[in-house]
Amino acid sequence: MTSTDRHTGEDRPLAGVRPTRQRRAVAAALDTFDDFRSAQEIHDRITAHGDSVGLATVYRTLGTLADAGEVDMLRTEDGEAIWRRCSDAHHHHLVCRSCGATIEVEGPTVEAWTRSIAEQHGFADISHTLEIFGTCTACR
Amino acid sequence: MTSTDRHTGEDRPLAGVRPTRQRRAVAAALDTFDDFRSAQEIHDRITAHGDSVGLATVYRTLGTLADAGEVDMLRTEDGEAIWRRCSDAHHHHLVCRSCGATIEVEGPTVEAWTRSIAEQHGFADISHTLEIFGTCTACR
DNA sequence: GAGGAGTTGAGAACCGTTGTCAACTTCACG
DNA sequence: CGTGAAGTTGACAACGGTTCTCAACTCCTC
Ligand SMILES: [Zn+2]
Ligand SMILES: [Zn+2]
Ligand SMILES: [Zn+2]
Ligand SMILES: [Zn+2]
Repeated sequence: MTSTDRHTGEDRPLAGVRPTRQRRAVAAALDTFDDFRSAQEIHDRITAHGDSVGLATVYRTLGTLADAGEVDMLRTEDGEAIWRRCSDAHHHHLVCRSCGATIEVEGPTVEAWTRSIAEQHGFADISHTLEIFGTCTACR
Repeated sequence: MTSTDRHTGEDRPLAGVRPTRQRRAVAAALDTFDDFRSAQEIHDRITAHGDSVGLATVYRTLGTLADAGEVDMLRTEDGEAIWRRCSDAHHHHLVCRSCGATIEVEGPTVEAWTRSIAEQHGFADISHTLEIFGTCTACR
């Protein structure tokens, strides 16, 4: 109610669904992070900002955005889903284990290698996951 | 009780812990799979074989074996842990989405690429995850 | 055999996630 | 502007994989 417009800035397409107050709040919260966060953390930030959105709606919206390719979702070692607004192109992540800082990386080499390995074994409809974890300079 | 010895075949080290009946049963069940399976599935196989082991013990044993590097654990898209007895050397997996058939793959190329990307960004203590999913010839 | 350390299992607890469904929005259309 | 149908929401319950608890049990050493 209070500051609806400020949330989105531009009118982001919001994955082609109705741009409701709740969905804008989720999108806005995502913009305030530059690393991967859990649904709970995103929900917390929305609340801290003074908005009220149900946790279930946060999950629903994140799912929609992920399906639309507007956010990336990956799993922590213990299986929890974490999300991050990402660039459109196919890429992977270099993630700091300590502070969560995330760098998008891409590598034609790996993509080619992956494809060739799969072909060699007669696999079709290939997809792959690749994440690199480490400790960033700031956390050393 | 019934067929304790038959389970292990050779005397596998069992990650340096006491080779109890339960732990042998888990190890034996793992040997009967050549693809990644959930703790529940492994527990089911133990039961089907006529042994009785608590589910919590299956989890505990899998955790121990994973720590010792005797099994690999990875997460399905929906966050469930799945396990598989794997070779010692560092490797990755080519997994059939449909039947679960798994092939271990390794690639010096990727390892080098990963290392160089991390170095470029000043990250230390690097680790990485890389899995390839597709449809195998049999499932086409 | 006694004793202490390690292990087990039934069930409860945990916790991230999804389902339920009545109330509420949104939006195309008249 | 209505108005109605379709889409969306949120409180809360339910779910399912995983871990915890703790008394009973097993193993090993002396
Ligand atoms: Zn990304
Ligand atoms: Zn890639
Ligand atoms: Zn297959
Ligand atoms: Zn590797």
